Amino acid sequence: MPELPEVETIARGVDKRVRGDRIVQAWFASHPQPFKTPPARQSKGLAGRVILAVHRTGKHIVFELGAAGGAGDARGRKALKRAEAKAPAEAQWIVHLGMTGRLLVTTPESPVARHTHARLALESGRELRFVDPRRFGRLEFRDLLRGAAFGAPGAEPLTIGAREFATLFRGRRLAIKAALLNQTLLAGVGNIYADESLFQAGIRPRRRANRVSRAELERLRLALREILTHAIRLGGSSVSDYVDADGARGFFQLEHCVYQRTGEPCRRCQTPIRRVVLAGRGTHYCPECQH
DNA sequence: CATTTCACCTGGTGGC
DNA sequence: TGCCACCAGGTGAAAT
Repeated sequence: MPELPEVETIARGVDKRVRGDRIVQAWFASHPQPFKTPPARQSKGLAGRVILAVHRTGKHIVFELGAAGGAGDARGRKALKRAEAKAPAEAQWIVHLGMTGRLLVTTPESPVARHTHARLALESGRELRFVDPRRFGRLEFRDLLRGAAFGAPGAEPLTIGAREFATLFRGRRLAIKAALLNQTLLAGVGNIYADESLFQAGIRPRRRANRVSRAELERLRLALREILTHAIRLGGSSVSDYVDADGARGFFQLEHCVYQRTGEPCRRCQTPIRRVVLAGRGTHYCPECQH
């Protein structure tokens, strides 16, 4: 399940591969999911555009796109890389991977995987593909000349300050873990990193958000920042079959303290890790270390 | 409005 | 071996 570190890893990998390339043609499947923008409008909007940059916002991957020039544009990819900083984006393609979504950069001849919902033919001769068995992902196209740029509703956990972080939870009576998962408050935290950061901060997932002290919230903010940063460095957590744009697995799953360690000894105190269901999700914590 | 529940999907697992 | 119930969880709509 891609969360912030996995999405960041994928966005960096895709950026490295396709920045400066041009979308020659785009094909989309015909079923309604996973398209936030109708597929016909997406393929029309993407065709001919240069990819200026690819980056992450929350759990979304955002492709910044230039004007739809013809194939006759003589500028090479290197020149476009240099021009990127100056050229304002005129459109965006926004990819949310949901639970099982993958972005692949392949050759056109490479066999098309089952559940491939989008194929973008690039001028370099390669192909960018979106594969998502469960179709929980979302693909959206935005024309910035006619509408607003994409912005994640929630704050970025890597850069949010202490005061703003504390404000997010003020007056909220829901469980602190449910609040962490709410993307309109914080953008990018999912089930794995919610459980791991609550463990590191020593806070029980079921505690009501407004009953968590200021000092504990600050521990939580720092734990989140540290864990997310560390996970990005390790290429994310590979649970089930997650891989990055290179097909490489991440390594942070080896450092999980509680997530999917039900019954196993706590790394800090040896007490068996407990599992409960909270907000409809498997939730893991140490009854000894978290209060 | 705040909060909770559930539907959306498919693949993998475990029981029989 | 085959069949089926069940689980996984990000998101957004519907219900409370």
